[in-house]
Amino acid sequence: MKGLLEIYNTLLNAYGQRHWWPAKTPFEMMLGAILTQNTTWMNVEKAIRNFGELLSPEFISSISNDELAQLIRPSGYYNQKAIKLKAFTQWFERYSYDVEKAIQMNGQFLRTELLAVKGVGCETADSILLYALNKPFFVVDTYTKRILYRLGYDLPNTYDGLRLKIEESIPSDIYLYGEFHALFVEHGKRHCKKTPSCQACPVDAVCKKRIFV
DNA sequence: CTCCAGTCCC
DNA sequence: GGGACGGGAG
Repeated sequence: MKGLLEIYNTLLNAYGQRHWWPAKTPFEMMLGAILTQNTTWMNVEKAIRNFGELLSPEFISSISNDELAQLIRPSGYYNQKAIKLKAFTQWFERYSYDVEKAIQMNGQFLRTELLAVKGVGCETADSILLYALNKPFFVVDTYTKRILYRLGYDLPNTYDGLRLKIEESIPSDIYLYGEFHALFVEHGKRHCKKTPSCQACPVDAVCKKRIFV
């Protein structure tokens, strides 16, 4: 995908550094990745706030699904997500709830493990790998696909197809991956929405789907 | 009333 | 691939 790095620099210049992912601890980051599925981050923050000082894998594993569901209610899909958080925490127990232990493992191996967890799909797995486990997997989400499509890139039809195509187009670097994904999200929220608002769009000069007003 | 940092099950 | 899951903000 030629010109991807130029897109990155243009978005970076427009929006500035994102410093993603916003979370106090790696465990909070990983829970947030599940809670934010098809949900606004604002509602995830409400859910995380409900834990107060109790946000820990030990606490998650100790309470019932119903109690957990009520705590995360603001994030939506709370019954489903309660099951997901439980399943994810069980996975984390393999590493004694210690992120450093997980980080020692091979990235592809961790990805396979995460994808086997109920509730963790490709995007959530890659978010966790990139932002909590420091593994260079590019996170592809709805914004990524929408933005690249509108910019005129020919997109593979599978998640991993697009992820690999992006990964081979830019340097393999966790800082770059993290900021680039964050910039896609910011651009998607500000301009490249489902119904686009192209006024003052920072990449309108190179966009094939620009809507003139 | 629409839309949101998706994923699972059929 | 189509439907279900879901509260909260603009």
